[in-house]
Amino acid sequence: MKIGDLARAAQCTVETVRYYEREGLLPPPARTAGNYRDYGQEHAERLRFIRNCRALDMSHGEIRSVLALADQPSACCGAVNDVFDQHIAHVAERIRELEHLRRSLLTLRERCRRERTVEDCGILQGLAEMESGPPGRHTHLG
Amino acid sequence: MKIGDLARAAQCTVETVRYYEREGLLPPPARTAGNYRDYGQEHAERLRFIRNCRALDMSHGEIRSVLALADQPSACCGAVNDVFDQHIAHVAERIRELEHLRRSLLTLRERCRRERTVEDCGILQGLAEMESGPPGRHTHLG
DNA sequence: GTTGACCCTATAGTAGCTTCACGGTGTGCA
DNA sequence: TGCACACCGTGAAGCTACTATAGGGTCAAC
Repeated sequence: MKIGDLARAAQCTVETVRYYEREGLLPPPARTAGNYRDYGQEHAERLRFIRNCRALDMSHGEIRSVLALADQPSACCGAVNDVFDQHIAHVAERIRELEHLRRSLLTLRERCRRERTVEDCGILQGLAEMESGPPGRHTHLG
Repeated sequence: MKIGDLARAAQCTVETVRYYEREGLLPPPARTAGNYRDYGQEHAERLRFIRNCRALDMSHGEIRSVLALADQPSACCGAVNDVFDQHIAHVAERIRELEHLRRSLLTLRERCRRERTVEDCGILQGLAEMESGPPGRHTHLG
């Protein structure tokens, strides 16, 4: 299977596949005589697994942890559960942050219901007056 | 006012201030004989404005639009309202995405309530079986 | 004159890709 | 045989909004 076939199967781009190889998420495949990457079914499954993790917004670090564990069939899966619980907590926290943000934005938006001049715009006045403390840094979810 | 004073006033770092200057968000100030940046009150106000926008997770592009408009006092503020409405829509959409994500994660988490072996872990099985379509790309909100 | 706090520029790193430049490979058709 | 064209290869740069590091200069106090 060539890289284009693999990418199509996993609904991602060829560049992403090569990137995952560089990152060590996907093992380097055999090469053909013409130096083309030659993938098998196991690569397709692993890539699919990775893309599913990414669809859940897991970071490469989280995915690496999960993959490392998945490679030891008889190990205990507690660490997988831990990664998941932490990731769920990340998502929940980011939702809370964004809901707070949305309320702030709507409050500010209310200050200029119809068009006026820039001078009189309640939104711009609000942006000038606000007192936002030090930056609240958030998770890899943005 | 030296850069350190300005940064302290706006609760950000000196590096961030220099970065905003490079990005064209903050105009280059006068320089002292020793080549130190020399800021006035107008810089403090503009930086505060920028930091308030960032606290609302607006992108540099959005901030640039708003600043450009704020610099024309007698113009009509409709475009500011538009930037805000779009930004509020971004936030709302990201909240929806994350809530969907959280439900998926919780469903998957249910598949492995207690520790088992990796082979039998319902989460890992789920990650292998899922069918996530093409990547849903999201806003600058991450 | 020397310490220490502060400032300067330039460069690289972060996450997860995407895009680009430039060139090689393989297949189908005239 | 020659050519077009789709696909593959590498390496480097670009994206966002910073952060960090290296290597050096300025200034006030002691």
